[in-house]
Formats: sequence, structure tokens, C-alpha cells
Amino acid sequence: MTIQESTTARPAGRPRSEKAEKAIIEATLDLIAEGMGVSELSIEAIASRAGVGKTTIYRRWSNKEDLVVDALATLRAPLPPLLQESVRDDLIVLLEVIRKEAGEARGRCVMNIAMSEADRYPRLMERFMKRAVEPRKRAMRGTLERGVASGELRPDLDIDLAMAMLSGTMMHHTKWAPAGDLPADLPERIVDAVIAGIGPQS
Amino acid sequence: MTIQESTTARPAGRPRSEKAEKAIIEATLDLIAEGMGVSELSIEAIASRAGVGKTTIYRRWSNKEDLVVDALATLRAPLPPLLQESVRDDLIVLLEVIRKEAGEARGRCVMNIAMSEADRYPRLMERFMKRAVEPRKRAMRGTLERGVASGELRPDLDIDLAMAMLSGTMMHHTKWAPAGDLPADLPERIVDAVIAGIGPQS
DNA sequence: GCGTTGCGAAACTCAAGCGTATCGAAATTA
DNA sequence: TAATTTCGATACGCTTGAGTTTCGCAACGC
Repeated sequence: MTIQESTTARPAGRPRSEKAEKAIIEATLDLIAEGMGVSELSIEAIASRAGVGKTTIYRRWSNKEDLVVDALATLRAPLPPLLQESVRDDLIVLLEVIRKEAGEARGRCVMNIAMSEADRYPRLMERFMKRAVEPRKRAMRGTLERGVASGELRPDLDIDLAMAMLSGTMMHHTKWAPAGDLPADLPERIVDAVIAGIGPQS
Repeated sequence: MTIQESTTARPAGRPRSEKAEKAIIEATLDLIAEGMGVSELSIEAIASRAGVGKTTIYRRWSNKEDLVVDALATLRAPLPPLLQESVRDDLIVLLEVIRKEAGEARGRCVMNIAMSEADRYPRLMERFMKRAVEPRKRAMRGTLERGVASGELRPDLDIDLAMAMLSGTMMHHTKWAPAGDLPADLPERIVDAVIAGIGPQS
């Protein structure tokens, strides 16, 4: 054993450039953020944008879908810590995450892909759901269950329906609202409206 | 003036086939319903599916987008008459329209395009919004305003937020629900949940 | 019947993009 | 230094589809 011995011996030859790898993924995300669907994405455009030869891409990913999967996987946004005190406040935090993402080009990547390409790229969707959607759903479900237990929410609450109300209302705004950023108090207003309902006798 | 004189004199030669025109539009809608995005749609596929020569398409529409706009325009679903009695019931009727559409292939055309191609085809979206979305928004807004006036809904209601809650929750189900048809009582459950809120003390 | 126009089919040119191969240069190990 | 591997660049053959043209036939008015 030599002194320099890692778990897998480094093969001879020039090592792969991490910088190129990052540039490729960045270029991919940029193009998606600019509104390109997966089917319109071209390897040539990605290579050109990344300042990289096509060879360098094909040496790492065997096709476009694999690349997009890996690129989206790097977007796994960390969920902010929940305060675990007021359920209302935690729900606001969860919606605020969506609002922030909708304001950034990168965040819209996720949205665009999720909305558009669900049927056409099932393999992509599966991985994407697992990494990006499931954790958030779990967090929201946990918060709602806590609210039911604590009496902050009604005891007979349909949790799935409540989740659809909260994130559905938020998504409706991100997709259909007039241009520009979503107002900062939107999550708060949505949570309060969903809690109180639109009926009379507040 | 001859006896046979319409407002526009029929030009000489063989008249254009209405059957071909319909077949083209049907084929276009079929392909979209099967999950094809606008960018993946090919004139050749449409012509083949319609049993029509490419010439016959290009004689009528100068490019793909014009064709898609016209095809989607034929989908203008008539809004069912509202009962104008219980606001709750009218809201259920409005959501039921969405539920039914989500169950049919044709209805998903509209959804798919609306969700996916908003940014890429602004001209298409503009016409589409005017024909398909605006009338429904008007109907829902009118119903909600009626509810505020009648006392069925709270007097300080944020109408836009309420619209987002109702259709957002519905759309959330159409997009993310497990496969299969949406349950028949979903509109009712959504409307009741949105009216009552998820908070305690029903 | 004759001129005109639409029809479907097929061939065509043109562009984009895929995936592969080849090049000389650069980076690394032995 | 020699061997090996990656680098970006470029060229290549191939497929797909756009949009045009040409063909022989069909449908219409006159």
C-alpha cells in the first residue's frame, strides 16, 4: 500500500473536470428556467451554453433525460425548520417556500417541468416527485396532523383536502397571477382564509 | 343580378372540403389530448392522422400555431346554466365542469396546453384565455359576489382569493391526484371545505 | 365539354439536432 | 519521458419535420 491510496484507485490519465460538469448542469437549468420544455432542450444548446464539447456531455450522461434528472436533483431545496409552535405559522412558512421559489428563475424550473412534462417523462417525474415533492407533502401533513391533535384545526379535518386547498391556492397564484412577484403577505392571507373559510360568521 | 347570389359570390372551382377541415382539427385535438405538447406536434402527424395531404393543411393555416389556436377555439365548452339560488350549489356546478373535463381526453387538451405552454406561445395563450378561461372566471366571480350580497358568504370576502381557493384546490386534484377519475363528490367536498374553513368551531 | 380550383400522394430542398468519430492539446500517473 | 485519459472543436452520417412543388384525379360553374 502506498501512502496515497484512496478507496478506489485513481485511474491513469487526465481526470474529469468538475467545473465542466457543473457548467453543464447550470446551463441545463438555465435553459429550462428560460421556459424550455424537456423536448425542446437540445444537447447542442446545452453544450454551447456551457462552453463545453458535446463529447464531454455524452461521456457523463447517455441521454437527455438522464441529464435533466440529475440537473433537477441538484435543486432539492432544503426545507426551512418549522417552529413547531403555532400551526398557522408553520403553514405560512411552508407556503412561503413556494412563493420564494416562484420568484426565482430557478424555482420556476421545477414548476415548469412538474406541470408540463408529467405524462411524457414518467421516469423523470418519479424521481422528481420523490426528491422535491414528497418531503414537502410530508412536512405539511405532519403540521396539519399536529393542528388536529392540538385543537388548532377541526377534529374531523380531511387532511388531504386541506393540503390541496393550501398548495392548490398557492399554485393557482404562481401560475395565473398577473406578472411580477407574488405579494409578500400572500402565504399569510391564504393560510388565514383557508383556516377561517369563506362562509359568514367568522 | 342572377337569382343565385349570396353575399360573397362562390369562386369558380372545386370548393374546399369541410370534412377535411374537421378531420384536421379533430386530429390535432386528438394528438394534443394524447399528451403531445405544441412543440412536438408535427404537421405531418396531423395530416397522416386526419387522412389528408399536407397541402390541404397549408392551404388553410400558414403555420402550426394558427392551426392549434383554431383547434382549441372549437373547444369553447358551454357553461351550464347556474341555478341562481344557493350560491353553494352554483359553485359546485362550476367545479363540476372542471371535474368532468378532467375525466375526458378532450378536456385534458385544454389543461395540458394551459399549464405547459403558457410562456412559449403567448399569442396562443392570449386567445385561449379569452375564450376558455375568462367566461368561467366571470361566472365564478358573479356567483361569489352574489353570495356576499345575500349573506351566504362573509361580507369582507376577498373575491380573488376565494376564486383561487376554489379552482386552485380543484386543479391541484386534477394534476396531482392518483390516477383515475376524480370522485363524483369532490366538487361538493371542496366547496363545503372552502366555505367552512379548516379551523375549529364549525 | 372546358376552365378553374381542391384533393391526396409523393418527391423535393432545407434546417436542426442526434449520437459518433477524430483531432491536437492538456492533465495526470507511472 | 511515456502512457493514458479528458478536454473543446469540428466534421460526419442519419433522422425528423418544415414548407414547397408537382402530379393525376375530382368537383364545381359556365
